[in-house]
Amino acid sequence: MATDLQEHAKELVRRTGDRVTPSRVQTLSVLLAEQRAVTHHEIEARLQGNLQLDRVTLYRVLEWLSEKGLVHKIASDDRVWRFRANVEAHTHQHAHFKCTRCTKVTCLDGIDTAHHWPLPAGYHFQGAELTVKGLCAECA
Amino acid sequence: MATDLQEHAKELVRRTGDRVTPSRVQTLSVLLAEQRAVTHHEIEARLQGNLQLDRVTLYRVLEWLSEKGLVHKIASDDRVWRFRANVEAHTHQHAHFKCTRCTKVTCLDGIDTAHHWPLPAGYHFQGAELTVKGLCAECA
DNA sequence: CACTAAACGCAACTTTGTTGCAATAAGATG
DNA sequence: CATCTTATTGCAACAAAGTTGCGTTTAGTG
Repeated sequence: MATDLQEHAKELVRRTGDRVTPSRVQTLSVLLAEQRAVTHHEIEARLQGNLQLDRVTLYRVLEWLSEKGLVHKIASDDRVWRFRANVEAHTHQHAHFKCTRCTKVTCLDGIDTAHHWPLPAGYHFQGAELTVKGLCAECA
Repeated sequence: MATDLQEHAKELVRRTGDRVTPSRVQTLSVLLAEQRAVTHHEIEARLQGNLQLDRVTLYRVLEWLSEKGLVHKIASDDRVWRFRANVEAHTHQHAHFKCTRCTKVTCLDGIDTAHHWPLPAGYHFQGAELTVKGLCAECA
């Protein structure tokens, strides 16, 4: 139920100790409802009707959600940030799949990017961004 | 010698069958001289003195070099494209390392991204972009 | 040397995201 | 529940990266 998600989102926002605002709750709610990484635009579209919030506010809310660890910010090759709600036991250390036809981004939980890649001597590992590209099941 | 590089660049451009213009030769020349992936701005800076070319032209030249396979276009998390000359036996199928301090990007030839990652059923692999992040030898 | 299509340069535009600041409202306090 | 404080929001303006349209220049051909 949509109400369930909103309650869940509200609770998560409350736990941060910061203010519980409609923008934050609704945005997180939208992200929790998705099973994939969505763009700023997609989020905006899904918010229509629930509440009208400024472009800038959405950017700031997403930044805040990211800082608080409630959401995961993903870089892509089209210069567009994508966001995904951090479901429990779903850390940053995983790869993503981007369909070259429908451009949808999903998580590849089977691949662990925390694995220590072979680096040249003297290099220090911090993390990795892996995006596998191809066609998803619907577009193949 | 710089002249050697320019001759090499000229030859590579000629082989494509398209026009051999100063913009193309000089730009490729700059990229051949680098051992790493450089941004549009870095290329512009290195061209100063040799020839003054328009921002747009540089974008178009880079796009062309990329189409012709002479150069490799790399996405990063700062929404800036980076380019690297395709040295022989240096295919697209490898990973990159980005230093989180000096932001320089180098190639990790030890990692082969052509490897077929475990994808969900029905998914079709086309390629992968892997960027490992951390500190390089100089910054560590 | 003349010709023609491919490249180029300029100006204007688009997309994605950021900054400054005044107005608003969440939540604490009395 | 009225008031107060300050975090959050909305608006406007800005910034960086990249693209598009179009008239001008030039590489390569005859």
